[in-house]
Amino acid sequence: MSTEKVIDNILAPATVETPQNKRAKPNLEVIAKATGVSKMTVSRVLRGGAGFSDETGRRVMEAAESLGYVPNQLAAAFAADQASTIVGVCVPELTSPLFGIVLDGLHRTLSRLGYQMIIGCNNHSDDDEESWLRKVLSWRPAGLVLCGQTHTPGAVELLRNSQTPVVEILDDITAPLGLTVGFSHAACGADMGRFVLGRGKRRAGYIGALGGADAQAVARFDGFRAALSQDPGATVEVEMLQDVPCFYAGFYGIEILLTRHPDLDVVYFHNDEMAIGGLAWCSARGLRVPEDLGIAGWGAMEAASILPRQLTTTQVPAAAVGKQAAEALVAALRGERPPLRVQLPARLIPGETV
Amino acid sequence: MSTEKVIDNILAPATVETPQNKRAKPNLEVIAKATGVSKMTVSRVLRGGAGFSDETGRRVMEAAESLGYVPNQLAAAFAADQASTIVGVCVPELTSPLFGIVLDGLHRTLSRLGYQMIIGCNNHSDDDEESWLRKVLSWRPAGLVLCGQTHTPGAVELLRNSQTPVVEILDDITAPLGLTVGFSHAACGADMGRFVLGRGKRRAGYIGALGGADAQAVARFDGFRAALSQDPGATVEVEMLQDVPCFYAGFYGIEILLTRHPDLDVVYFHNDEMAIGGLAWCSARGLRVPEDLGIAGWGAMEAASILPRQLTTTQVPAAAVGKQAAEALVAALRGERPPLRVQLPARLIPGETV
DNA sequence: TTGAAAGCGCTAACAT
DNA sequence: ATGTTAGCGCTTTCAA
Repeated sequence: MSTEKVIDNILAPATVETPQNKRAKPNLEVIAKATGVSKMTVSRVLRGGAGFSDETGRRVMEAAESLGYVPNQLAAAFAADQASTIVGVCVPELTSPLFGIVLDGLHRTLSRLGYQMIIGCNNHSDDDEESWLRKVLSWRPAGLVLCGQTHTPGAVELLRNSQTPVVEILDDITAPLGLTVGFSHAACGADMGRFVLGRGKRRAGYIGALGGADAQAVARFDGFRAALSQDPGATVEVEMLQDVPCFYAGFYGIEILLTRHPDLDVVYFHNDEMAIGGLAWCSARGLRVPEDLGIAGWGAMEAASILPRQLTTTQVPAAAVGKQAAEALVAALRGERPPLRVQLPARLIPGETV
Repeated sequence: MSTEKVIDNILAPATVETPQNKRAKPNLEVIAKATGVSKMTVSRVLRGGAGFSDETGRRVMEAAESLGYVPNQLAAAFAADQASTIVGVCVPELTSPLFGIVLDGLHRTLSRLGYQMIIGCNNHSDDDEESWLRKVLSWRPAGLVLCGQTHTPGAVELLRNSQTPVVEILDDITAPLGLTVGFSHAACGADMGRFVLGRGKRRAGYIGALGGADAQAVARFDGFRAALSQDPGATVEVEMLQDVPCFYAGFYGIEILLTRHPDLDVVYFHNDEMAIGGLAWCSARGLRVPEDLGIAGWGAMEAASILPRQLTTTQVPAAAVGKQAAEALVAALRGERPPLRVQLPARLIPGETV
């Protein structure tokens, strides 16, 4: 293909009506004429239903193939006035490995079952979720997957009016809009709180990110603090960073926190990335982990398990959440009755850093 | 909202026609009747065009708002027979941080400009890409973003027939289908090859993953090997793993390779995850890095820069690729003439491990 | 500034 | 097993 042709391909308005163009986008009628049957029969054949002879089926398929027919889902979904095969998925972050794993789990299952995924990212903002919702609902999706449990009133109303099935994932949803598949962040935090107490640590710190806008992370912290408050002598100091929860945030966050509170004996981090940053800082400063300072993360990044010193963290069932959310949604779409609420276990990994 | 109501919401077929249902999905006609104008005027107002009085505009907007109108893009895109505002994006992996960053870059720009993203994942398989393409083209997307430069003949034909603008990203595309935004993997490998030679390493190893199905990774290896072959005394031993390119693959891959070739003095890995796995193995075995063995990665994960010993690697412009690909695509859709080919720099990070 | 008519490509419902 | 009719909600085109 020459470069000129390529340029034309790119920039040619799709509305130009040339004869080749016509030939390039055959529709049911073209196939029908070519085969000598009606549009309806062609439709039946192409959708793989019944109601036609083998001979007809064969000839229609051949014609469709040779004409390079590509079905128009816009027209199909519109005409059927039924939900399309689009599933909308909105995650709070696209760059976090955790959500990548969830998306992968969703995608594997949904694509296998014939659905396409429209994705959105709301950067932990409920308002952004609502505007994304407004856009995606105009495509009349078959279903939706949302992260977390907080939504704007406007979003809830949109959802209710649209009657679109929803799965809320990755949290312990208390007031579900529909189906839920997740786990309890409060329990993750509480488990870690009890664990550090069990290790004899009572002067705890917590380093969060996103300025506390991540509701799930806040729930972990609340669980952690609640667990520590069971011990009258335990304290928790907090540092909430206005930053993304990355390695570097952990690295400088721990410096800030320890400058303010030099006597801490354990620090619980927003996630593993930040905890690993904290570990790196300790290593740079010659602090012994866990003797001088304990370090705990959350999320069980693969890296965390293979570092020289295995990180104390919580392993979350991200892939399973994606898979089961997709399965539950599709079951609902098919009129089956999936479990309304699936809670998966998050497992504390003792590791060697607390 | 009671639980029973929720269940009904989920499982009620969307086709049930109750009066409330009607009220719940108002269309242009309903708004027109409520406002005392024609559908056409409503359409003009809602699309924010011109051709109506301020008074009419105000009343239509109010009615749409109060009725909870959600436009039907299926009908709009179909009727206009113009490309929709959907952009299809296919990546080889969803769980890799690299592609998460690219998706984020694409998403930020595309959503800001009014487009929605349908994503797909082909697991490095051109055949999977083709079947995804078949699905997504049936939604008549405005444009497509594909990774890499190899496609099946069927995919190329689909693309050509559909006339859909395409951006190929993350590679140095030699026979572009349309626009390209990327960088040269061969150059990444060659730069690293020259760098290790410069450090006096001449007995090199390479550890790849996916059984060599990742064309970009293969290009890096080829570039690396070609650079080393400039030195008559240099050798390269290879281990291609049938596994995903993760920390653990690096950890056991280096053991396999060094068992076969104990005298290597540097190992270049498929990516940073694997290189960090290799570093962990060296640390576990007491090998000094880089004195006993050099370790080099690719991709510049954030983790790599903050490890106790900064990894020798290549920093790739993932976010910039996503952003510029989206911008170029949208420019083409608007009839502008974006640069056909954008090559971004990938920068070698010397680090401390070679 | 506004409206009426036609039709996008497909499918549901009802024929035969 | 196959065809006919009607219409999904919107936009384009043309008219007023």
